[in-house]
Amino acid sequence: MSEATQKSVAAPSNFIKTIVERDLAEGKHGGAVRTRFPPEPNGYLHIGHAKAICLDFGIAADYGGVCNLRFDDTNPLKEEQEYIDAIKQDVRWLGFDWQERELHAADYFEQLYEWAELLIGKGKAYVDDLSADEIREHRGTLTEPGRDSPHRGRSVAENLDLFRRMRAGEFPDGARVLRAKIDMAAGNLNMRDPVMYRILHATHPRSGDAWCIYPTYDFTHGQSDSIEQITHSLCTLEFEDHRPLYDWFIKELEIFPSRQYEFARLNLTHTLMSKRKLKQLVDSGLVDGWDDPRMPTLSGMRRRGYTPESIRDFCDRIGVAKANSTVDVAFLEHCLRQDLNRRAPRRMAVLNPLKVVIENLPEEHDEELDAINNPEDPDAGSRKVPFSRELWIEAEDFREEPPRKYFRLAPGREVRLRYGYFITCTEVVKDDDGNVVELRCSHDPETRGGQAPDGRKVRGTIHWVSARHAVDAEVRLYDHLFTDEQPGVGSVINPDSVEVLGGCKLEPALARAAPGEIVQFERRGYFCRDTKSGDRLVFNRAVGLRDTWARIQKQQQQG
RNA sequence: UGGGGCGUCGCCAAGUGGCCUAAGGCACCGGACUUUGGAUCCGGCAUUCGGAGGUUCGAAUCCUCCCGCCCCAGCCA
Repeated sequence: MSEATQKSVAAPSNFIKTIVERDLAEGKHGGAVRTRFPPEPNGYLHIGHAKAICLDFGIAADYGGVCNLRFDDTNPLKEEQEYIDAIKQDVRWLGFDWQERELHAADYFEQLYEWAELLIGKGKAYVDDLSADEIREHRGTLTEPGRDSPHRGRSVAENLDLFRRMRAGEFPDGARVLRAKIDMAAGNLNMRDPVMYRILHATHPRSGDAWCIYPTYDFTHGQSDSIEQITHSLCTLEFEDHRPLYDWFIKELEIFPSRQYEFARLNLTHTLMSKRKLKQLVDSGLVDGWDDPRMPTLSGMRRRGYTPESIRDFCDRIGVAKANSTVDVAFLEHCLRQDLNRRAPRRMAVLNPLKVVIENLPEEHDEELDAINNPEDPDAGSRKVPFSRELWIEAEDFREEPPRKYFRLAPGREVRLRYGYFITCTEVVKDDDGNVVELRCSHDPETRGGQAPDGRKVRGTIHWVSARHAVDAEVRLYDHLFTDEQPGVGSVINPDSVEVLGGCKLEPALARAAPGEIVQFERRGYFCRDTKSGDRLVFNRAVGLRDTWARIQKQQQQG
């Protein structure tokens, strides 16, 4: 953690920090700062959650406090153990430690139940027999007040009896609910006698069959915060309307006064960020599971090649505010490149191979050239790369008729092979259809390593792989899952969101890359050995390198 | 004629009455350097803070009105 904090650009101030600092200055809670990250285990965590995680754990760390991991597991219909396990793995991977404090709202069910009886005893809660539809009708609308339920006036004794029988399992699902008695005319709909408990004869991933009534979010979250003595309960903007209710329960119950503060959730261009919609993508088979490298889930990003450091840095740098906003996904990619540029070993890989034969070299020629592993990191050292008479180069690094400003190979042109020799294209071999299938070249033996003794310069340096030594691999090039900048209901998946290339030629060292290992393919981008392809050599592109040539081409086309 | 929020450069976002003729980052545009057209470096990029009034010696920051956008009518969270 401290390691990551040092690497990050200093995080800017934000209104949450201002509040915490003010509270600290006032000596509130004896200077304690306790936060919590409260996921519902009904899906996988995504980059939006990462923002919340970094904030929750970050605030605690910054002010000498602690942050709990608390599962907000009050709805057995949607929650699963698989999600609990995945969430823990993802938070840990991101680099945060909740120590022994893995907590579950479900563990508070007994306490919550007692508090419900307490409110009934105070005449502040009642059992309602209305159906869900009837309750909705009685709730009124945004502009009209609601109407009291006919059961609102039940006696404390009757409410207690009914509520106990609800718990005892005497009634079927949906038959009755427990409601808070607040104000059916409140402008804030959340205060119009919100439901506290519903009957659900369902097995809960944690409490099993111990309960057939389950508390709602509103009757759980604030009290859970209070039980854990959370000082600053941070959540997203849509819960702002719930704060009066959050405060109401705490006040009526006379328990630890946790306070809730709301910030804007993260939105990213070209990205869908609702767990519900992501689940639809998974369930419909449109993507290859929650960890499809195109998914904004932490598991998907991990498989794609994102590092926890880059995600944390991103979260620190986007800031925290109350204004709805959409961050350019290019910024996320920038954070990844910045991190990987510093640490990813460089390797050579030819994705679209074109054969090159160096005619002034004998058939059996075999030598090893020194290649630097990472010019940004002297400690990374160097490696040997085999060189021989027949090579693979990138097809796009040759143009029979080079356009202006094209510095790569063309008939009669000389370029440098990275860490190798200068070569000049002497002949272009084509098939019957006129396609270029091979290049005949000559090399200058004096330029071994890439320097010409006579001081002559070449503009282009291209990567290559010795044909005889190359290892074959599949490479998957990923792009945004959605072409729409703001994907919505009608958006279809980007047909080019993944391009699978077979027969790619890699330098031999890459055969030993471990699953999950991230390297830079020189001039192409950062690639991660796939973790779900077994022994097959498959690399996923995490992000490409900045491509100035592509920009020049674009300008030339436009201008 | 419901309630709750938000509006500072194309995108994030500091800023809480004078040091603001408004930080920083992304993107973009130059240019230097370069054995990755990568990286790095240098330079450019809001006389203006949704709008209009007002208070003040002085306002992005205070007041008033207006405009725009977001959230809320689950026994989801």
